[in-house]
Amino acid sequence: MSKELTKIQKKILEYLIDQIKGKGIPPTLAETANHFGYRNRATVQQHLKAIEKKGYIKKNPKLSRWIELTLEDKFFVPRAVLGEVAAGNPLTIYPDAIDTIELPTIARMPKDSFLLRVKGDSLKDAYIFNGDIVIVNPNLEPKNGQFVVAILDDAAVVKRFYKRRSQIELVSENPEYKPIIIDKKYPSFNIVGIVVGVYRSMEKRRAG
Amino acid sequence: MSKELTKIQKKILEYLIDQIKGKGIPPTLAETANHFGYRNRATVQQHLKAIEKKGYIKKNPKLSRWIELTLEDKFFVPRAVLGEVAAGNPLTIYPDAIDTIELPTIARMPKDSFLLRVKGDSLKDAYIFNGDIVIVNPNLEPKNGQFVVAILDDAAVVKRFYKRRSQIELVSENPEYKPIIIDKKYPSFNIVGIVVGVYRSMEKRRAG
DNA sequence: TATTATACCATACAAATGTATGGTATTTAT
DNA sequence: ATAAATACCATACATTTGTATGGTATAATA
Repeated sequence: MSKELTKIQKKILEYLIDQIKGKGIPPTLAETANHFGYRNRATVQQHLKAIEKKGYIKKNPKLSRWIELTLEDKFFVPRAVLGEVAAGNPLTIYPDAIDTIELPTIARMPKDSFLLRVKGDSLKDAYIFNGDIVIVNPNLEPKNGQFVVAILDDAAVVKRFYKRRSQIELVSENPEYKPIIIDKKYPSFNIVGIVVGVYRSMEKRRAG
Repeated sequence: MSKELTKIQKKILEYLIDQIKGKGIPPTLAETANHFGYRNRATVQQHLKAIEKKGYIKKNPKLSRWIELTLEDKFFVPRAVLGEVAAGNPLTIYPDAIDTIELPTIARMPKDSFLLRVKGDSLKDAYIFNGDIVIVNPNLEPKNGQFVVAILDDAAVVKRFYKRRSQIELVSENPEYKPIIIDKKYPSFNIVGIVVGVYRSMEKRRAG
């Protein structure tokens, strides 16, 4: 039997992976059917059966939401990288994904959070290096001392956030860069989100 | 109304958090009842109702496994750190947890994987620093070039894994340390697991 | 041509799941 | 002392969910 998945089966498997790895919870037949516009759960059911037969998933019978992925190699899930950020030399954020990285299954993305790749060594004093992926959560209020991604004049920076009495300071880790004081000069100033973590894949060696 | 949870409610909420954050999937009423030895789902149901009334969770009605945590501050979940590892200066692995760190919700642990804290700067050439948490997956076969945690004479090391024709080499990132050649001299040699990722919390600043 | 796999639909059914309601006993306020 | 909250139990019921079965249509294959 061919182990190849058909186009639709592949789409469904991708949806499963996306839900399980991204949301952390496998979808029900009804949810999957709804997502693909099927009027009937049985359609999904049969696709899952086919996918299971080809060895890509395993289902615990009779239990809801218990699809398991059996892809030993699939410990990494493709995720869109939305842009690049740096401190010191701000770069523009791109509207669409600039790249896709393989995020490991350990890294579950909180709702609405996204990934940015760090470019350059200007954050090296914060132990963040060229190529590292920062996970940005836009749903959290920044607290003093936390790293934030902020927009200044259509460019993105990663800096530490400090709210003072009358102003906001964005402090660079590298003492060569002086703190940015946010006042009326920056009408377009915007906090994109806070950096909740740094992930570095151990797969490939990066250039020092 | 008091927002305080009772002992049992607290235990149930802890179970919910543990399941949602650790396993990635909220339990059903039946599962929860079974876990606490209740003969009846209604008992759990009423506890959840009380917990929801106090504002700690939110439930999407009629849907299975849809308990949501509403604790804005609870974006970090305690996780046991099983030991400390270093390259160059091997340290013993402790049988029990030596510490607990606050792992963010973005980091979902794969089944059976565990955390080790890196001690010392001997891995700094691999951009892993003192205090970083490495996530170790014991269920993967090491491939050449990957970082592995290995046991040598009851001590743990983190090194790159290379399988040669007749032997296994454990290579240090720091050229000062020569590769360890695994042969009959190491009867207790054992690969604990491979390092699937490095996580560094951005909450606190570490000493350089 | 005949056969098989694919991709949908509809219907039916058992088990799982969430929910509602009522009951008992104990503890904790008022 | 009375009322309210807590902590369980049991039963009943509507949906949800997974599963089984049969049907139609199309494309790929032998």
